[in-house]
Amino acid sequence: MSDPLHHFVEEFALAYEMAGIPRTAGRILGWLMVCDPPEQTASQLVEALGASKASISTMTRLLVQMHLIERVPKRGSRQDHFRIRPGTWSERVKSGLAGLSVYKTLADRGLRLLENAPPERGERLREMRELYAFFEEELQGLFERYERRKRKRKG
Amino acid sequence: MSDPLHHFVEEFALAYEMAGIPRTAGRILGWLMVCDPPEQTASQLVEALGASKASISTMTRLLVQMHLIERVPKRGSRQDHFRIRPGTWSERVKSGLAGLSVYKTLADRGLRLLENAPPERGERLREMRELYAFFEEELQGLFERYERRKRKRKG
DNA sequence: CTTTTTGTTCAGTATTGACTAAACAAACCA
DNA sequence: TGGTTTGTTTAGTCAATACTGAACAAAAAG
Repeated sequence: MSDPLHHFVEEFALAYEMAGIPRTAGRILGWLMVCDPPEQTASQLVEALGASKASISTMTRLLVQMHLIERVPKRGSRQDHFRIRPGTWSERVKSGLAGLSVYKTLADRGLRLLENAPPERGERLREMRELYAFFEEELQGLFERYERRKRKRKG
Repeated sequence: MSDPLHHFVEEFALAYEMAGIPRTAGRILGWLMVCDPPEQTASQLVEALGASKASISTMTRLLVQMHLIERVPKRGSRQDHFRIRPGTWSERVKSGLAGLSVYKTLADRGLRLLENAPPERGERLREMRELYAFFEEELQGLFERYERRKRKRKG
């Protein structure tokens, strides 16, 4: 496919593959970002992306579970329709950043193990903990600011 | 190994495996965060983690390339010594967040393809673009604030 | 120069996971 | 009821990769 749109979809998929999302799932995402109309049936995806029915079925389910896309009911048609979930990217960034707290917890757990060791031994973990704590807190505020700005633009 | 420290190392490795870092590499990281002394030879790592020489060699090289650990020269010993690279976690978060700009670029590229299409078709990409642009800008400031705070505490 | 220590590279294994085709199931239409 | 359309599940393939043991290379110590 030398179609520039499909080339874009491929780039899109590649970018999200680095984030641990399977190639085909990434292609679905990319396609749903630019297709017309924005809701697509499973067979349309099969056609547009040249993947197997099975793969589309599996990957759409995965993407729905990840809250990246959603099934949208369509009266008059018994086929499944999919579209990008509104606000998806915002939530994705949000939960991605929220995932930083895992590392804070991790550092905490390590520090508890070193309670009885000489303090300088915990230095490495303390620095790590401090970093993630800072961002956990600040990113909260950053998001609120973003949401507010967005609401202002729309309303 | 029921040693709580090794259990911690295992958790550490597991957490970083989710981020795409091989298990053994994650174990090295975890161990170097809590070990005493903080610099360890390759053979000490082999001993502590129960991995093969080959694996340790490969994974330390990987971690050095990723700037997560560093080789530290040790006079009087011809063995390699490794330690957590000071400021590693800060840089890791930083470059992780900087990676968000990839997605902004991606959205831009898609929008250019839709220049001649009806404007509403670019809506999905515009929202994505706006989001990542916002964070790219704001996170810059956030980091500066963190660095400043850190310097203040130390100095 | 030989031996020992240390680290890297290579070959082979095992595991994981993305993908497809084909069998299956379920819902609609004749 | 039988046939068609649509989606899921299963079985098996293919590729990638993390890991090990063994061969290899390099450097120091004897």
